[in-house]
Amino acid sequence: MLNRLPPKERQIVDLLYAQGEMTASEVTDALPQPLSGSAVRTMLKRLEDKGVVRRADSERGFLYSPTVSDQTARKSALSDVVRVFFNGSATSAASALLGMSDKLDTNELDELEQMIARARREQGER
Amino acid sequence: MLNRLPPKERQIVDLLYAQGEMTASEVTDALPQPLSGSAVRTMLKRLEDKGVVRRADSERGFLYSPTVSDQTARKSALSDVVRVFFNGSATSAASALLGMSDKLDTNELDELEQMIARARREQGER
DNA sequence: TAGCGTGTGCTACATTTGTAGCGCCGGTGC
DNA sequence: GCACCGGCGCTACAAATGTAGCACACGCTA
Repeated sequence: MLNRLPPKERQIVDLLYAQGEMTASEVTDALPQPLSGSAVRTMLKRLEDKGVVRRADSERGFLYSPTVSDQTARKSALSDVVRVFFNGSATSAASALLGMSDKLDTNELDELEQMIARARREQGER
Repeated sequence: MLNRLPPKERQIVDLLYAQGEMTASEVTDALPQPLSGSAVRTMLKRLEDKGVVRRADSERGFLYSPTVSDQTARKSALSDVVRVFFNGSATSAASALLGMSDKLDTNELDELEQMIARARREQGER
């Protein structure tokens, strides 16, 4: 879904996913390459027209947020990467991920081991 | 890098990463939405101009392949997803990945556990 | 009230994408 | 030699994208 968006629009949606919800001017400030406010607003409008983002009225002006839930978007983003770069193997993608990260969180490591253990059990059942 | 490409071009590059190297007509056939051969060739040329893909002469005609190594592209793709959807935490992305995949490979699980063990050691050193 | 600053929408326009068609060239079969 | 491919490059063009500018409304403040 997101992959069908042009680069700049994609970038803006990414921001929205990363930040939750933002006003047009927050988006403008957060953008790496500076872009005029009205340019950003145009993008936002087009994204809204495409149904990718929605906006809600608030005291500080309109707040924009993605229509597709984080959960769903994450899943889709991950499986795209897995398909394209890891020949469909989620596990080897996970392994690459672990290899990349220099700061690892102990709690998360625990959780990971649990998942692996669970996976092994399921494996055994077949 | 890849994120700055328009949707269709991006799609083609994805194919190239997934398949290694392909001729223009292989790309044409592999595309989900049918696209005329010359359309594909135009994309390929634009990608070449942008320096994203290179082409090599072969018996079967030109073979196109990405200029940026798989390794690098993977890393970059993963860290993008991690940044956008997992607030920078590679570990939680890995965990999500494991949660998604229904078929898990025992060998890969072993490898993963090794990585986790290594990560723990490094953790302890600090 | 007049004058600002902010947040918006609308319109316009240059550039980039998406897509096709035409014509060329090096094999192949006759 | 000649007609018939398949693969290729070039040109053209419509649609989409990237970017600005202008004008308007609302809330402040002098």
